[in-house]
Amino acid sequence: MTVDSDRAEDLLLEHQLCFALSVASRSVVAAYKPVLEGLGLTHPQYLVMLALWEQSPRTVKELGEALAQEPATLSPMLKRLESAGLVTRQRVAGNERALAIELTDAGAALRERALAVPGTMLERLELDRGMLQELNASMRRLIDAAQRAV
Amino acid sequence: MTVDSDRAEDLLLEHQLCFALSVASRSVVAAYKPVLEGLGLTHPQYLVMLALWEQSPRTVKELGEALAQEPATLSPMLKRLESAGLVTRQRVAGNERALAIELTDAGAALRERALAVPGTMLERLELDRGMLQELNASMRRLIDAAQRAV
DNA sequence: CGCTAACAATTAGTGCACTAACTATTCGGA
DNA sequence: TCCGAATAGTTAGTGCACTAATTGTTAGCG
Repeated sequence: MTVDSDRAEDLLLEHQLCFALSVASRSVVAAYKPVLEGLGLTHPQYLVMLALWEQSPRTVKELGEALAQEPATLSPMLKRLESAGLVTRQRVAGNERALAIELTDAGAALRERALAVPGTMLERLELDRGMLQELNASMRRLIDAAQRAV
Repeated sequence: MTVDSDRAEDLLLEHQLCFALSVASRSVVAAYKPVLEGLGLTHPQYLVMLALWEQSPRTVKELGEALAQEPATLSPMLKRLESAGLVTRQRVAGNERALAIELTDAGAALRERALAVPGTMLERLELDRGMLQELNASMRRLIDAAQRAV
């Protein structure tokens, strides 16, 4: 087999990691959707709430670093979460540039209902905790390499 | 350790497969971006072209099945590819409902330049073919489970 | 034959994600 | 002290992705 035919094989859609990865991401997010609808959250909003349940308040910049998201992406999302009554948005005293995003009581309370989500999803995705950790580790290695590549 | 504290740990952002998967997908797509810019393609457009390089013409429905995408997502994308001169959009003779998407000469020719992409990306992502196949297999299992879940 | 259901694609509307440009604030050195 | 660079968020613009509603076509059945 020649090098050229190897490279031709490489172009098959089914051989593309980027394709499998994109479809997996979309499919997993779609599988979360019915579960998160019960909480009134989209998947990206759920991730923001997870970050805030770990630490609140946090600035937009800090959230962006935790979530690997641009401030420009978070800005409108946080306004929607504010409209939903889950967070407040207030300038940081002593640094009027920064915006502190803080859980409201309702936002903090939502965590109780979210506690069931990971278990439900593990079951729906037919994963045990071991497979979860393995996949997570693979993804982190890939993220590191991909971010070095940019 | 109680069950409750287990469930609390489960809510940590860093333990979420869905988070790692989303970030990995976005990061890998971002790593493709500078490479695909040379071809004048976005990443989703690149996937459409891969599908068409394997078989052309194909209907919108067939492309949707191959790419796991909704026709409503493909419709505007295909118009952009038509504007770029890479594909044609013509109703299927004998079935005026279906739209045949076919590579133009320029679209077919672009494949030659795309042949280098997979190798370049493997290198940039620091992967060998073995790791690629393993990750691909993991993603496919996950996709199957996630799509069953919906 | 004609009517209805199914089918294929498009449109409308919402939300994410990214880049680039812009505003407001703060910091730091001449 | 003041002025320019750096910082933090927002806005504008493009493209994806999804759901629901719509348009036009085909098929099948009574």
